[in-house]
Amino acid sequence: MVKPAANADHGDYQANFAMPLGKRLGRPPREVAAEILRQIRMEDLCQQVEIAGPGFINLRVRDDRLIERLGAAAGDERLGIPKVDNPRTYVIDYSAPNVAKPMHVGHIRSTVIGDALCRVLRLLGHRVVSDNHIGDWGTQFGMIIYGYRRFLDEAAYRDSPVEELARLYRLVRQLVDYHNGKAKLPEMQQKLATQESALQQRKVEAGEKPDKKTRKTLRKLENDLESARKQLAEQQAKLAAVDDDPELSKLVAEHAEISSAVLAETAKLHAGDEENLRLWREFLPACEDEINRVYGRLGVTFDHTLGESFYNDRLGPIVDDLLERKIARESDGAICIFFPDRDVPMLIRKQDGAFLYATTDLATIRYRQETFQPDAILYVVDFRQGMHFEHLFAAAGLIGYDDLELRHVSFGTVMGEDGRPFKTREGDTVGLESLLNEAVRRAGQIVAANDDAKPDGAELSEQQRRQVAETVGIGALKYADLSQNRTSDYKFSYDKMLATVGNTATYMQYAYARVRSIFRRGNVDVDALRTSAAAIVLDAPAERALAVELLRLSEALDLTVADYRPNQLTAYLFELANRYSTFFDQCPVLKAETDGLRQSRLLLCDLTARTIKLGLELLGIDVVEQM
RNA sequence: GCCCCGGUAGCUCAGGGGAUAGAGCUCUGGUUUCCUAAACCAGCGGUCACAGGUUCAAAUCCUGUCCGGGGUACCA
Repeated sequence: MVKPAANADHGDYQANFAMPLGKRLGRPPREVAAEILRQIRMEDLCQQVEIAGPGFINLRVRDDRLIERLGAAAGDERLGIPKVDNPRTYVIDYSAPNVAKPMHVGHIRSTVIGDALCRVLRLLGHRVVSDNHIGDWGTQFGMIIYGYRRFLDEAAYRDSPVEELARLYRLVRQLVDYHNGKAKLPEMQQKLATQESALQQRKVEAGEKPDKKTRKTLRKLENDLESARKQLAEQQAKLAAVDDDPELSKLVAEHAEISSAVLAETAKLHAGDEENLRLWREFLPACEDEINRVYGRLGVTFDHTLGESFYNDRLGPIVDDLLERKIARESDGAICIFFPDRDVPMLIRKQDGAFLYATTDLATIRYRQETFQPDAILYVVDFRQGMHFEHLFAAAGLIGYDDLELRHVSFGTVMGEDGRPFKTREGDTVGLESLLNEAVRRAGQIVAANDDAKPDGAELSEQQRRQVAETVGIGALKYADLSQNRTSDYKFSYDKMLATVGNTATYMQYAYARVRSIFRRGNVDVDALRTSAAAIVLDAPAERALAVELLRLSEALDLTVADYRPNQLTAYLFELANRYSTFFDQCPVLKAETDGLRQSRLLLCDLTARTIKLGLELLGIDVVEQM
């Protein structure tokens, strides 16, 4: 109804509803606007109210009300952010890595976005249950078990179990991929040949002058053919790489049946085989240590980590229950849930009796419903799983979870700077930790360069520099992700995320450090300042602009939560930091003309610092006192 | 084939019925005896893919077309 003015000339806020209202009432919009203003009497809140153009209502907030609100925020831990009237219970499902594999770039978005949403919802007064639905029960453990039995380096395992297990996983994975790839090769070649002849035939049929529709079909066939060729070439290159490696090719030959053997190990585990279960229990803590180390560094925590294995016992019963209630039925030997308005069913038990992730997800909804009684469950998962969630939510509807908001908070793919999915030059996925290390390394260079260039000489010790670099590097990585609309794909670029200018964590952290620097230099007692009830003065345009923005934090948080988009919060923080920079440039603080003005400006500085700190904290990003 | 998402400045992206479409980067110019110049200020840069439609008003909603990405029952 009322939103920030698009243009500063129009005041602080504007309301546009007089125009559609006028249309509906059949009265001139300007007249309606005047009537609205007569009725709601804005004089208490606004110093200037005007009707502009066809019927825009432009509002300028009274300075005394701004000052009053700033004073209240200064004395409040929460900076004046109200709690919601009707708190809800949210279960937020995010991160969810496969624990046997190292975390990679694909886990950043889910982890970082989910964590930020938890923090914001909590601050607003909601009850939030964060749950890391890890993959701890899948084929990857069959691979590790297989590798453990045949390729274990005992000394390495004693020394560093996590690394050794990761090595085993990668090795077995490589062998499995080789055999599967080799097996698929004839099929791929066959398909390619079919496509080629189909294209030729269509070309002949089309004749000299194909119509538009035919041209389109031909182009599509050509594209498909091209990508099939590419896929085949890639596959062949991968196989050749193994063949050319004498050690690997030897292993490949020795383990011809590895694919089925791995599946057998997995099946034994799921069936409760004692030895495999023992190994699984032995491996799991090491795997969890590994991901927890990354979470520790990212500053991400979970209330619960209930992975796939937790739901193992609940899968059979839920399928039986759905069969009994006629929600699911058998089809081609599999158990499916069919939907009236969709042609594709959701499978919940395979022909061979194994369960699928749809099964686990249904069991998970039931468990969460029984345990937490949530009002909403948010799944922070990438957009490619959209159809899975449509199915899952539709199934939940059939089962009867009517008062439960189920929401796929989807996000796009992380791309490399070439615009293709982010990979190393060799085509491997990039480990999350190496990303963190590289971001921190580059941050270290920036921090050192800045510190060296300070007019009065460097201020930071080596240790401080390292800490600052860690905070700046990881903050940059997170912020780059959060500042983009989650639904779009995003290009991963160290240079962009660590830029000292523009909408980055670094810029925000710098703005914060500059404020803190003022307080250090002026020997200001912050606690005394906050309780001093010093009057805030908003005479300079830069002061007033900053003040208005400071009071918009709560608005920004509401926007963030409305569609679960953290970029609403980063946009706010960037605007705030900008206005602060302008203020900092134009309004001397420590050397203000009068003591009263100095106190007033110190309060504005303090509020800015606290707002930036809180805002970044809600995004899971730390600040530093000096940089 | 069908379904979902996208196409906005040279680049990276916001905005998703409301006033003259914004920001950052890049480029050009300016600002420092003064609290962190990692700053600030100003300027250059647009057929919001295309064509229709709805509306007082469309980048935004609807339909169609083109281009790109993703998905499409026994992986997750």
